[in-house]
Amino acid sequence: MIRVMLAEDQNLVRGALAALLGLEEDLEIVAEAADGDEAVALAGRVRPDVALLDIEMPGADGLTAAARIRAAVPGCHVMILTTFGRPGYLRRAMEAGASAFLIKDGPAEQLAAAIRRVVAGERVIDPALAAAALSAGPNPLSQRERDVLVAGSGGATIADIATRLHLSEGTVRNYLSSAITKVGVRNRIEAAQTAERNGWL
Amino acid sequence: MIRVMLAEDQNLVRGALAALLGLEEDLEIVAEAADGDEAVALAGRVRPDVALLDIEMPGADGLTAAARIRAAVPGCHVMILTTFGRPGYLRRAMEAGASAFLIKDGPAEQLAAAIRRVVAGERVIDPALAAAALSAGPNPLSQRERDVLVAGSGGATIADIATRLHLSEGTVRNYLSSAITKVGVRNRIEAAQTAERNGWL
DNA sequence: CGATCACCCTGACATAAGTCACATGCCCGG
DNA sequence: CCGGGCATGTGACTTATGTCAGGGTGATCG
Repeated sequence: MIRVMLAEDQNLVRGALAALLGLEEDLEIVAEAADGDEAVALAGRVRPDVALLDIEMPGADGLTAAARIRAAVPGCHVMILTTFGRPGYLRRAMEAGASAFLIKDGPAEQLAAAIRRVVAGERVIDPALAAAALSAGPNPLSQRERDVLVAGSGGATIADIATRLHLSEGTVRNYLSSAITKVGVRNRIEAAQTAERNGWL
Repeated sequence: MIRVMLAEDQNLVRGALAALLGLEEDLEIVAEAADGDEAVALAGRVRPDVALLDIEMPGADGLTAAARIRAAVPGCHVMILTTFGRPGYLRRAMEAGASAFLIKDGPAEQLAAAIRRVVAGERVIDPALAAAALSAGPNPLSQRERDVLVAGSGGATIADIATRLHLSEGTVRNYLSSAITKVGVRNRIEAAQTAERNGWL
């Protein structure tokens, strides 16, 4: 019997996934979490064979939770299940020690199969996604460039960003400018969006 | 036996929902669609008792599909199932003749119950959401104001928007300015985001 | 019929955003 | 221990945005 933990913030989707996996004879849902912190805590207590983590969750996101669970529960295989097949996400998932990276667009029939393969020691990654991650190259942005992009993504003005980050306005402008240049777009809005899309933030 | 059609673009979620509903004795999944257009076509052929539609789908979105299905299959109850409980979405769903508006955050156990209530002729809406939709008031933006906001949401410059909409740059600036004023924010980025959040686009 | 409103445009203006050149200091790898 | 990259800053500059004050049209409605 494979003992599975489920972490997904949308109740209905989580329940539906539990129903889907419950149909399999050799799988057992032993815990369900609604956010990253709860997932880490539960994994420590329940020690499941597999932790299936969504990325987009309140609190600690799935990637952070993955790293923590790997550190705290060595025998637990971590699988990432996400809506967005962003190259940067895949990269970070691998760095966090994940055994699988699945997107919610994928075929429902193969989820259980993926879990079994992971338990058998395999790694499960969509080949197309792996290629995209490799061809996209690593994150070109420096820490500070990422900071100003996220701080400004909500429509904040340069002055706002400078205040929030305790920087001078000129510095913020310079970071934004270099980020825009690196990403190869025309303004910070496009920069924030493409960076987001690639999982660079 | 209640005959249910499922429309949801994420394969895995759709399969999981099917598994969840398949556990109920009195429910039967008679069709599954991956986008709005397919949902309309299938509903016309299969004539289900209930159509469970996601909003965020490629092609025709769930709200558009809801209106079309209501027109083409009068006996079919349409239920909206969405990630985002945006007031404008709820309003549009009601105008499209939907019988229920559920968010994916909600409790999984109540989905089947909601379907039964809808078939019995009830309307199922989250009370908190209904209150929010009423207090938020109707969409304050004019058609053109919405147009410029969506055209500019990808980081496009004023000139880009003007070209795409066959308008003069000054006109675009004016629409953006009035949209910003109406929404009560400081720039078009915030305007686009809050409008999006409220389901005004 | 006249008021009102969405729609479209122009021109002028103030401010915000983005670019460039050039500093300083820190730390890390060759 | 020196070069290069990153973090941080300044000042000057160009361009993009947002605001204001107008002036036209056509449709709708009391």
